[in-house]
Amino acid sequence: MTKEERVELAELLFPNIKHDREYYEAKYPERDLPEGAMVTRYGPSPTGSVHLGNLLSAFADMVYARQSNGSFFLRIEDTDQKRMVEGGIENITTVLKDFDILPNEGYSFGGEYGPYIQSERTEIYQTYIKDLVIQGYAYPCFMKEEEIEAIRQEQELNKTKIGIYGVYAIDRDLSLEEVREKINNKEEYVIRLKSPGDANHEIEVIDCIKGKMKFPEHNVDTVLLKKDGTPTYHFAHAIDDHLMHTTHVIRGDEWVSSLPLHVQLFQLLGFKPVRYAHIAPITIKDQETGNIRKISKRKDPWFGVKYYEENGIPIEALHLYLATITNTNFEEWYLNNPEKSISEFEFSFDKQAVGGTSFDEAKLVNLCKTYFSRKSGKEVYEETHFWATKHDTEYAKLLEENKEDMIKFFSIEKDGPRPRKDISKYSEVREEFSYAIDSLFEKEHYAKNESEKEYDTDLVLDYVNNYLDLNVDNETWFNTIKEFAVSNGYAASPKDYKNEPEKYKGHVGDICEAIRVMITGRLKSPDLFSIMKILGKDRILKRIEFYKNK
RNA sequence: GGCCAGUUGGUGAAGUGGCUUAACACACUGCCCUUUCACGGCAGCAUUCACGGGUCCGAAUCCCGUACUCGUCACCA
Repeated sequence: MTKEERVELAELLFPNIKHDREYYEAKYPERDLPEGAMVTRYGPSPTGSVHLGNLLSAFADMVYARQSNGSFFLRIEDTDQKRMVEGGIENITTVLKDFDILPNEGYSFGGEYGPYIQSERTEIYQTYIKDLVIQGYAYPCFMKEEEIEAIRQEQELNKTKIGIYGVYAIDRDLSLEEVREKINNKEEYVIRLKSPGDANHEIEVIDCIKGKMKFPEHNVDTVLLKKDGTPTYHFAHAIDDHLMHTTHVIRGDEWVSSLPLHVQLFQLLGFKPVRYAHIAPITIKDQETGNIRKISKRKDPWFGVKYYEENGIPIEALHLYLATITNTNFEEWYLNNPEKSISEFEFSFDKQAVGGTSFDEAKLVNLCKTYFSRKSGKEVYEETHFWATKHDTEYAKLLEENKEDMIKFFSIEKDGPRPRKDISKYSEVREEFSYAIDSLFEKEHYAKNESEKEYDTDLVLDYVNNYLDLNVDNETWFNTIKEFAVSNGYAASPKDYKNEPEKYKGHVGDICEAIRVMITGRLKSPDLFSIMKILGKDRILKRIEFYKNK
């Protein structure tokens, strides 16, 4: 086809496209950003719920843009109307907000480079593809599904490369007249790339994370515009990231195999190439098979984003975990800089794992425990209450009714440099502090007394009634209980008892254990005297009576 | 099957030719501290980096082959 014929063909194909490329190039000028600023984007398709992997890539987009004073935008990739899910778009924005991974630009966040939703950009895509047709790099293809399937089977049989290319691209050289006739006959068509590539040539792509990679040149006539006039991912990626001036495309590494196509597309369209950073997927070692596999929503509950919300995993702790898998040196840095925030760490693609990143639940839990241990009693109260208002309204109410006490309980052993680490989720607080609220203690916890042993209630009653003074300091208290222990035939310290076990009935720790079990229903608890102080004598006695009569 | 990448203790991993008789963290075990648990401290936990060859004075690190695993080969993203 001559250039004139191609212009005619383009007009036949896209009679309604009035603008040309220059119009859009002018409309979306180069961004005015400082040297080295990264422009990143998160491009989810609203086809289902968000998962950990999505969060990870959005997190990376955010930190790289933020630390370089660039821009991080949200673009909704909804070109596949068939797979659209009701409420999918809204879900994406709420999740980003809930998890505090906020774009500073994009769909529902504003910005100068919109629309940030692909279904509203059809005219733009068609403008560029019209130009490609004129240049001879794209053509209409009328092949039927069955024809393509037959070719694929033949290729499989012959063990040749699969796809529409070379001799298989039968509509490549249709004449203008043939196209006109097919269109008049209402035959449906797609627009394919007329790939100029040669698979015997090698191209080199440098990925920010994976480094230098070599591929055979792309030579397949990939579909660019679908039958319904919407673009495929590949074409939309090229147009959008060019027009929105993305500098770094950070995405899952399921995309590396289409890199040769994307590189070729940018070349053919005359766009300045973008940099790519392909993130390894989050994987897990399957317990049954022992194989590494991609995490799945069905088998791995923590893969779905709901899990974090429902179980009450603090957002900040999750950010910490995302940061540790984003950069391998983050964990150690944070350990050495516990008072610093994530935004002070400098992320770098060099420190990003090339292979699959395995999910380590124990590590997440530990991060959460550390997070809670650093929060004050008041903060623990407020955050837990906030979580409970959404997921456990009964408990939320109880917290409110016992606010003063609860803050005191949450504050036990928080002053020193070695805070306790016994909570990892908001959902655990109710059970962990079940002894703190009378009604809960009586109803839920007392029934499942942890200890098998029977304790001497008379001894404990004698102690509480005649010796316990709640107005002294911890050291004085401990001295009196030691005295009490000795006068009742118990050793004053476990050491004494260890040395001469035959001399004693037990040691002071045994008495503490008896008290602990009676007033908290469990064998372990934070500092016993602190708990007793908050409860007060009346409640202590009431609980001992409970224990006695159970 | 083609193409691409990966494979280091129980787990997550550091490591880019000599500083590695393999960091750090989590888990586990023992001891210490201690009224319990936790916290904290100390110690132990891969003589070896999937396997086989090669290059080199020297290899977890470079090259080749094998095995296994991930991803991809759609008018899905």
